[in-house]
Amino acid sequence: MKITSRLTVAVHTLLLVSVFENKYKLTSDFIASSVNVNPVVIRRTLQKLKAAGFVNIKPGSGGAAMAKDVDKITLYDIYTAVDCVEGSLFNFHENPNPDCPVGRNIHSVLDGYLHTAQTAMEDELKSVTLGDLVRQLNKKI
Amino acid sequence: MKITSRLTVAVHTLLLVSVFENKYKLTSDFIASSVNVNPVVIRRTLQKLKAAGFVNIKPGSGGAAMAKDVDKITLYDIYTAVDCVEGSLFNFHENPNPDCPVGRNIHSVLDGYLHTAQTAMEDELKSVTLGDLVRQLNKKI
DNA sequence: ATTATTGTAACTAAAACGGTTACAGTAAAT
DNA sequence: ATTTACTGTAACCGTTTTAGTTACAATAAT
Repeated sequence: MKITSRLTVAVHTLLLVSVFENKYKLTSDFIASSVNVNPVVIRRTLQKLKAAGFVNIKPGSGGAAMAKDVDKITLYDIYTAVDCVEGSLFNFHENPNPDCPVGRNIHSVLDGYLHTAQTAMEDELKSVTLGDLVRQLNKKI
Repeated sequence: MKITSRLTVAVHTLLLVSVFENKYKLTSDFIASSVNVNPVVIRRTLQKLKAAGFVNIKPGSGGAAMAKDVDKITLYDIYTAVDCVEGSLFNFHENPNPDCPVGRNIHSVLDGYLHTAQTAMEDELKSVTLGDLVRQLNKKI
């Protein structure tokens, strides 16, 4: 089981826009051919990134541009923008039997730890900005 | 998107076995009625927990028993035993276009951070043992 | 033998994803 | 004003994964 590829697609998209927005017109077709997915997938991703205020998109004439400072966008912000995980990462869902001492108490015993684990992961994502990635990428280009 | 409920089902199962193994016969039906899932789901879970060396199961006569010290089983061990995540949590899968400077380099720029985030989550799971949960649960019972 | 239970295969239904087609709406260029 | 290129979005598909379920042979205790 894996988290949807929307996160990596979104990061890839934002990197393209950040690095190339003054050089090429960043249409969904252009981006799609770098990411190697269907252009509609990119348009869907761009809609989410636009809703989050990260990019502007020109309908009609075409092309995406950054709408927010790359140093003010973290991986966590992107992860949230594209709905990688809704609410909790782990599935607490079960309806344990309240007539059983374990069933009745498992949530209060377990959920906190799972939440802490998720938060640890998300905090790492918060510690990296798109700007960090852009600078590393520019060194390699 | 959420991680499979197998982890919470497995923890629930192990807690039942730890707490009640000298009190009740822990059949798949008994466990299933506490967790509130189908008994076959429990049998499948128990098979994985047995393969990991956490429990013994009596075929025929029935019942599960702990096979390993609860203080030597972490949440991460259980998470691994029931195959919550195969390999990487995030989907790097894409085949980015090697002819594009971004496509060619995104893996080297991004993968490390995602791996670090996953590790942070897993390290939290490693810091909690089944024994911790058992003791907390016993206080509440 | 009878009974209860495990171990496992097989099938089903539901959910999520990415892929794809299609097309109306929009803006720029000519 | 028409053409062109592109966005925005709906609709549908195929795949994969999951949990639910039925069924039944194998096993062990009574």
